Amino acid sequence: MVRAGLTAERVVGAAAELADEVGVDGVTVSALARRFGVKDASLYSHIRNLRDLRVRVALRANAELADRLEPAVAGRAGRDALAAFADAYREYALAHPGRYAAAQMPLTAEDIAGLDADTRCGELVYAVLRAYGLAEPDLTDAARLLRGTFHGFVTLESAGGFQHSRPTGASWAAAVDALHAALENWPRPSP
Amino acid sequence: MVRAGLTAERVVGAAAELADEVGVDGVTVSALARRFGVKDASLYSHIRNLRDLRVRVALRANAELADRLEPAVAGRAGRDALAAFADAYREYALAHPGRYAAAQMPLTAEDIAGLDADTRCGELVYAVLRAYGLAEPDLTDAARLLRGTFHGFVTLESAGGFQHSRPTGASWAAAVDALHAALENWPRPSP
DNA sequence: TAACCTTGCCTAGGACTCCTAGGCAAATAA
DNA sequence: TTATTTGCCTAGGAGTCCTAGGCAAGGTTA
Repeated sequence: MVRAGLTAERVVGAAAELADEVGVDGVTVSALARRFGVKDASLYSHIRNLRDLRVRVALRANAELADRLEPAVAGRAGRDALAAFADAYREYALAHPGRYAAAQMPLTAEDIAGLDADTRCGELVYAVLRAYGLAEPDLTDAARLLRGTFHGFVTLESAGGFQHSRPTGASWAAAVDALHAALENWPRPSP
Repeated sequence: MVRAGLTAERVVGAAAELADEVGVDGVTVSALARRFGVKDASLYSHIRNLRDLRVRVALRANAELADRLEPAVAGRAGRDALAAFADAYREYALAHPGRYAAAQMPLTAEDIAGLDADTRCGELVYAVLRAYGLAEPDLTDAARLLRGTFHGFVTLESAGGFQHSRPTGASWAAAVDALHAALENWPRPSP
């Protein structure tokens, strides 16, 4: 019998593609096996179970996102850094909706185990905020504002939640401008 | 044989409670049947299928949310209205995570069919913005900013995405203040 | 080259879930 | 009381997750 040449890497890669096509919930052991022309049971040599498969997709997505955010922020500051970060973030989320959704999955300490993609994204937000001269606890509040706004906007946009005829890209640019304004006029400015 | 006294209303109500306890994905026909002490098949007299059940939970959640937002906004304007809307929104999302998640589900025109809860929430956002004196297209951009920020923040918070020791409630208040500042210093102010 | 071992993929099968078809009996209306 | 509706049932098919155990393709060593 001819082998399909499965590998943990290839399996997770196909799962990520599948997620972008049919959503995270559509990432199923059976569907993935069908895609490889293989029986369900064959995949269990490469993954522990369905959750494990999805966790690996989430970790890969987090790493991919961090890999796109890093160069966007590098060498920029203030509004430039904010806009570059925002656009890279949105582009990834819209281009890879399934992976992005997977990346939002709650992970345990076991799941992460040594990998740092999760914290990398978080640190990049703080890097973007550096030029605005905020101190704690405003820094944390501002970071949460940015994460919330970016995540919420792209989630609603991706799900088709914005019905108005206005192009969403224009609203995104306006949101970034508004966040910049909010950061510059931060309610309780640090000394 | 003693009947359980099922009704479409009761079934959807139990599904909503179940969603808050175990998440939307945990809302399953079997789980719901177990909760009523009834066989799976018995539920199909009251719902069409699993998707129909979840859609009904989503519609109910939307209506409940609108019912909480309306009195919060009534009789207030500007920052007061913004803060009241925001707090009511967050309280509902945190108190009813499963229903709130269900409410984000993409619905077809069939699903909505005459109900207006979906548009009610949207209109309330515009009501909140009224006092800021924005005109189109800034109005749409601002509405999308608010929706995105509120949704993103509570989603991340609810999923445990905010790890820092800083209380999330304080960050929420800061975010609302920052949005207020952004709306008052809107980048391209309307005439 | 021949024997060995690893491992990729298989078959078989159990448990759970969604859903349909058709039936009996409890609740309600005539 | 009889007739009708309807709430809940049993039976069963299909899809999915996952385990146990087996065979043979590939690479490794004698």
